[in-house]
Amino acid sequence: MAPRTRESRRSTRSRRPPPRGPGRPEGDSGHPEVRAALLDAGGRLFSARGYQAVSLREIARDAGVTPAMIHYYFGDKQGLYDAMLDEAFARVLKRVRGAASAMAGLGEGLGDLLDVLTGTFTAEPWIPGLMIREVLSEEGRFRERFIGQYASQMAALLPALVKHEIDDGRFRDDLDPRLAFLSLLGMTVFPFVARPVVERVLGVKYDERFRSAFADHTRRLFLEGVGS
Amino acid sequence: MAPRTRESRRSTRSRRPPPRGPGRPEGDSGHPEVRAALLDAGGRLFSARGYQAVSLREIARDAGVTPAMIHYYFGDKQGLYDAMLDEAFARVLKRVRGAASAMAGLGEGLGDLLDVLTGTFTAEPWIPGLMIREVLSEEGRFRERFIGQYASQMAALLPALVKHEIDDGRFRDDLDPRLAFLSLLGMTVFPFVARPVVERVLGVKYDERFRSAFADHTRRLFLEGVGS
DNA sequence: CAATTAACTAATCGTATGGTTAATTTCGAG
DNA sequence: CTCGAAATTAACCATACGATTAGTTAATTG
Repeated sequence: MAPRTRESRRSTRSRRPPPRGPGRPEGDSGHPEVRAALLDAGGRLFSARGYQAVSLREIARDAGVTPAMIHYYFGDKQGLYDAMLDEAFARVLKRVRGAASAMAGLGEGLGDLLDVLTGTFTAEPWIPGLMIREVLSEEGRFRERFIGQYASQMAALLPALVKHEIDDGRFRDDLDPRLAFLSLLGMTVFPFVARPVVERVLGVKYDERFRSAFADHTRRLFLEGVGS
Repeated sequence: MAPRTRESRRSTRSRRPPPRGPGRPEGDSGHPEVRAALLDAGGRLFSARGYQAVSLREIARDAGVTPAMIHYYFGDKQGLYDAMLDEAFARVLKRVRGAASAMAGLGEGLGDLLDVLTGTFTAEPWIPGLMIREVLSEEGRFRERFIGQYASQMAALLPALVKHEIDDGRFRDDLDPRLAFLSLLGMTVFPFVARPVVERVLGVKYDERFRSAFADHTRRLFLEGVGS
């Protein structure tokens, strides 16, 4: 993206080489573009290499601006990071919540939920890694916030759904709802986290055909595994 | 060589009454202990926070020595990191290979394999995170080496075992062996990666009772999920 | 028991990092 | 037209990092 058509054609006077000088740039719609470019660059770099491994200079260079712009728009590195995470999680949650709330029983709605999850992970492949790195890992910067904001509800809701199925006799009654929930999450998320290796070692391409087959496979494996 | 004459308890950290001066310390048992302490500290810190986020000073302080010792024993940061990874992977593989080679069929030997895996992850909780971070993730420093050294064999062996069970009619014949392998790996590893969050959100304690119950749960879930 | 080597600390060096400020240019409202 | 606010760069600062060296003490060796 970001084909700065407007900016690349400098007006007739004193054509400047690419290295710009100080001052507000020409063009009336410059404002939100730099901010967005920083968020995008930050998202890609942070998720690929981790918070500390990426320098402000690198992000700025990638976004085509000066490190001082990060200070201008986000205060500091952590501010950029937080803003980036907020944006990313909001995108994911928007998709997931729809399928989750429309799910009456786990047996019925599981297929839809898996379609949404695998679809999200296929469309934005860097998200699973970001989650693992920043939420689950020991020092994840987003951990506390994630637990307080989302995980608590999710962890209360899904095992309860499993328990409901058990009580109704559709799942085995010796099943531990929390373990079942963990297993489902693991078998769903892990293959996307392991994607870079799996693609090379198993020769699997993560296209739409795979996604669909995988979602179906996971649904069946889980439902038959827990069935009474 | 036997670098750990005395079972490597991580007590190296707690012994430091006097701020020592320069010079070789007394007692003949000093040699391999510092090296081991550095490897241990590096393992814990690197796996919790990532390569770049941990400073040599921090590792040295944790191990109770001076940063120069890292240079002395390992040359540089990358040298310590490589040595630590080698040691960690060797430990895991040593345990896993035994159970894997003694496994005739997947139905029979799966219980043992799961016991070994979950046992390893319980005994050294930082290993799963390290694997995820350094092997699976995009920037993983260990990725290429891991693929060439272990993953290729593993990825050829285990799906073949699944296929064998299918051919013998013990597993469903519409099962994709590679997907089954991925699912099994995911449901086994993920709960240990997510441990910090799971402990808080689900209130699960990762003790021996949990480990045993989880291994059993996983075995059943998988075997019934793939059963014909 | 001297000479050498092993194991260690203290001090330091150059560099890159996160963060800040002052200057500079343009926009937009009055 | 003017002037304040917005948006940007260049230059800078203090700090922490990885790495190295010089020096110190204990153990080993011949």
